[in-house]
Parts: sequence; structure tokens; C-alpha cells
Amino acid sequence: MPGTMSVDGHQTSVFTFQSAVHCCHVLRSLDEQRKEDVLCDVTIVVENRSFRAHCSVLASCCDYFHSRFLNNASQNLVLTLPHQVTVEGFEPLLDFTYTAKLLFTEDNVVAVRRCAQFLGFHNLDQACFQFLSPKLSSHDAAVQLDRKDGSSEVPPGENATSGCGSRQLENWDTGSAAPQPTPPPVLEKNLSLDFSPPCPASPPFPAAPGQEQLCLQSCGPELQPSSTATGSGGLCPFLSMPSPGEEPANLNISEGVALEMVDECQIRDKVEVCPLSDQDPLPGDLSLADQATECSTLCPLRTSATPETPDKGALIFESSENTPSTLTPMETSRGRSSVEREVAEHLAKGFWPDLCTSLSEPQDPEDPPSSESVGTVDFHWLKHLDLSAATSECPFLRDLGSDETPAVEDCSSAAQSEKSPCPSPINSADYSNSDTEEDASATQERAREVALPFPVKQISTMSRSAFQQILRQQQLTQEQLEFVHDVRRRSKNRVAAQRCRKRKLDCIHKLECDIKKLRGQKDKLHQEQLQLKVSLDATLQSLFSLCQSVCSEGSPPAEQLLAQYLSPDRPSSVLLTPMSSPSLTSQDTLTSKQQVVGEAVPPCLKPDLVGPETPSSTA
DNA sequence: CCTAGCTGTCATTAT
DNA sequence: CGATAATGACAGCTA
Repeated sequence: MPGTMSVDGHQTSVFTFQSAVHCCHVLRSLDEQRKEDVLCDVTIVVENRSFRAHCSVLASCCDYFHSRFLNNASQNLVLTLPHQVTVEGFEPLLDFTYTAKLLFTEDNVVAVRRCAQFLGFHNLDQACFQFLSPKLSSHDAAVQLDRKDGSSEVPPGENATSGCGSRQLENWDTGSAAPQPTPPPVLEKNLSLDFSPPCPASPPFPAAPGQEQLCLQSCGPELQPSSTATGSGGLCPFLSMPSPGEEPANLNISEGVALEMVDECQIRDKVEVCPLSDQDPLPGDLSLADQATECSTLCPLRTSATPETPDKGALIFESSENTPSTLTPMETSRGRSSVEREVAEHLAKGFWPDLCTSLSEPQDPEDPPSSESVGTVDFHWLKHLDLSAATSECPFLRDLGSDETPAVEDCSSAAQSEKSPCPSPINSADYSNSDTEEDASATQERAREVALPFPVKQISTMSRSAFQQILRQQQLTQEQLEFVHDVRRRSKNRVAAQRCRKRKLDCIHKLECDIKKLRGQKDKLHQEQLQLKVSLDATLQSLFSLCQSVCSEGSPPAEQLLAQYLSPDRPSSVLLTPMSSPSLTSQDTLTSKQQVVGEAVPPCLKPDLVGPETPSSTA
């Protein structure tokens, strides 16, 4: 407001509130409306199948709909799409329109591409399909993610950023040729994990020069030399990861913990269980596993099945405005897909290739890598995740703790944030493997008493195999053994209790979500009932007036006429034609208008079939 | 002082 | 059979 600016140099403060979640909420709300057919104003017919939607939403995402709707401004438009558009291709695109997520499978990628091309969908780039088609068509051959050279799949010179190891899909997200405030979304190493913040509406950090993309890009090795994240405190904003050059001593995860994490990861990997699964967290990795549990949307290897779990090898393209669009590999079974393995391995090697080797530890002799584990994921890089850092340092974790739940959340993921103003230690950043301070000091005291030859912390953090090994090696006394087992048991149980409680809260929240959903459905049904009642009244009114007009022409009374019409002996072809029926007596004659109309109403319009409430009761 | 919520611990059961 | 996870119950602490 120029007029409000004072002339003495003092400027009127102008504040702009920009909600980080508003757009997500709007989109989610629209999606819910679509699913419940609320406020939908168009029916799209594809291959004889109907899809309800909102004109404005479709028009905003798609050239085809935009032009069609502009030319057809009628209410409740029914738009039949040409044969080029198939259900297989259109349905994922429609979902994408409302969710910003596009589900690809091996089977549908071609159809989706064709439909997107035909309809002129925004925010979808050809390169996306050019990348995906070979991936999905040769899925079993393991997706060949380009490593250092970035030379595979995408034809040379086609959106490939040479020497970067990743392909930048120009104009991927915005569909606009105008310069973007944020760098163009990058399909990091082809398959970015679903690490986008819960709501991608705003960048996780203020965009400083040279530091605009403080997400996967900044963490990746490609940007490492120039990344300012390294110099700014040494902490990568993404999950508070230490930067590559950081000394391991600075890690909040103790070396013992880190080593055991690796040990566990390798063990888990052998049995094909995601170490970051919310269903199977690392026993020896408390903070990490449970942070991952809390951040289920952040877990790249989550195993929790979703209702819309796609086929094996399916990928989700997620579009967001200010963060890189992502492709998230999905899985259906506990076993990881080759795509997923590739992704994890890629990230592990891609983030800190030097540290992966420098910090690698000798394998636990009891847990040698199986032959199957060759080529599987190495989670050494997880050692550098400082998940015990304050969540406020990490925009992603921080957001999880807020009440503003992400647009793509499921109920369970939001449980903690909504139910617990004070997150439990299992989710909070200050959680550690140690007991409370008093307990910890008492335990330390006891450890000194029994002259424990290794740190107490290791007792609860080391893997089972390492634990057994150290017990064998150390030749502990009976007292020491009892102490060690007691500490370990209590530690494990403590974490188990925390998990148990969190699950309980999640369950409660999920049930609350279900209640909310069912209430919405009830409201919707109630509205439908009211609408039907209105239409029923109108129908009855017109019917009765029709009868009266017929009666006024010298025909039998309207009631008798209706009774004749409703008589079971009536020939099916007779429609309100005056006739005499031997079965109709004066007693049969309906004397009440309400009775007549009640009988005349088709069964589907009878109030008692429409809903539990009769018109009289609702009136 | 009471209460609710959180947390650790123990006992038990299942895997 | 031992280790572990899950969970109910209980107690202590704290706001």
C-alpha cells in the first residue's frame, strides 16, 4: 500500500503470512470432495466409465479440459472423452490432478503417457515418461540407475545434466517457461526418495544464494564441493545429517551405536526387512528406528502397506511446487524391489561415498554377508544421520511435530503430532538410549561397581550377535552378566513400551479419523436424503395435480383413478387410463391423499427407503 | 492435595 | 531353549 508509507523514512511494516500447508489442504479437501462427490460439477466418461470431478480443477491442470469447459459452461456437464483416452491412462492422471501423485506401473505407463499427451496435462514432462518407460518395461532386470556418469537411459543431450550424475527434468513441475524462484526440480539420481517435507508448499529453509535447494540436492555428492551446507555448521539440513567432511567424532550417534547400526542393517538386509520400517525397527538403533517410525513418510524403505499399494515396481511421481518432484518406489511385500534396493544403495553411495568406505567396520563374524547380500543396500551412510538432533533443526522432522499435518499424511502419521503436544521420547529429538539422567547415573554407578569392561551404552545399543560375542570375549563374572542382561532387558523393554504406546496412540487416532470419515459420509447421506425428499415432494405434487386435472374432465375421482392405476389387476400397459376394475370396491378407494401418493411412489422414492427418517419426522 | 499424563519397570505371553 | 517383542499393570514423577 504505497499510500501508507510514511515520508520520514519509517516504513510501515507489512507482514505476509504464507501458509505452508494451505495448498495441500485445499488439494486434499478437493480430493475428498471428489471422492465423496461433493460439489463436483462434471462427469467425465471414459470408456463407458464415469468419473466425477470439478471443472476448475481439471481445467487448471489440463489444456484439453480447459478448452472444453470454456466452451461448455453448463452445469453438471457430462464430458465423454474420445477413444484415445483410456481408463487405464486417465485414472492415474485424474488422481494426479487431485493428489499431485502419479502412480506408474509397468502396465499403465504407456497408457498414462498417451493420455497425458492427448489431454495436454500440465506439470508432466515428457522426460518423465522417457525415463520411466524403459525402467518399467525392464523392471526385473533391475532398474539401471545411472551412477557416476549419468549416462544411461535418457538419450544423450536430452535433459541430462552431464557430469552431475542426475538428470534435471526441465520444466518438470511447473510447466511454465518462466524462471522459477526455486531451482528446477531434480530427479535426483533418477529416483528421488519421498523425502519431501510433509507439505511442499514452502522451501524447508529460506533460500540463501547458492543454497536454494537444501534438500536432497544439497546433501548429494554432486553439490558437495560448492554446497554451503557443509560450511554452515556442518549439519546438513536434511535430517540434520553431518556433512561429508565432518569428523565422525562430531556425530551424535556414538561410534558404538553407529557400528551396531551397521551391524543391524546388514543383518536386517539379509533377511530382507527394511531397517527403517515402521513395522520392524532396529532393535539396537532406537533413535533412528523410531524417528523413522515417526517419519513414516520420510522413510524411503517403508514397508507398511498402503491401501492403494501399487504393483511391484510401481513408482509414484510426486509433484510439488517448491521442492523437487520425486519418484518414490513402492513395494508390496516385505522384500525390497530391485528398484528400491537401487535407490537405497544409490543414496548411500551417493551421499557420502568417501565415508562409506572410511567408516566401514569389519563384519560381525557371526553375521557374514550372504551371497544374496552382494549388491544389496549398504546402510553405512545411516551412521551419519543425526536423528538425535532437535527436530527443530530439520524442517521435515519439525513439520511432523506440528499440528499442521501434511497433505499426504495418513492418519497414523499424524497421530503423535495431534495427540501429544509433548512428543514421546521415541519420537522426540532428545531421545536417547540411556535412561533418564538419574537412572543413567545409577546405572553408571552400578557399572563401575561391577567393573564393567565396556561402556554401559553399548549394552543396549549393540546387536544381539555383537552382544553375545562381547559376552564371550569378555569373560564376565556372574555379577557383571546379571547387570548387563538387566540393563539390556530394561532398555529393550523401555523402547518396546514406547513403541507400544505410540502404536496405541496411532490406533486411537486412526479410529478417530474413521469416525470423522463416517460422520462425513453420514452427513452426505443425510443431504442426499433431503434432496430426494425435495424431489419426491415435487414429483408427488405434479402427480397429484395431474390426477386432479384428469378428474376435472369428468373422469372418476383422482383417488379412484389412482387406485385403479395401482390395482394389481391392472394391465401393465395401462397408464392412468380410466378403467373399471372389478376388484376395486368403495372400501378399496383410497381416501387420503397421503395414502395415495404413498403408494404411488416408486419404491426407490419411498421415504422409509430413502432414510431412517420419514418426511413427517424430518419436517 | 488431587488429578491426568508421561515414563520406566516388571510380569507374562507370543514369536 | 533362549532372546526378543508386545502388552497389561503398576509406580513414580511432574505440571
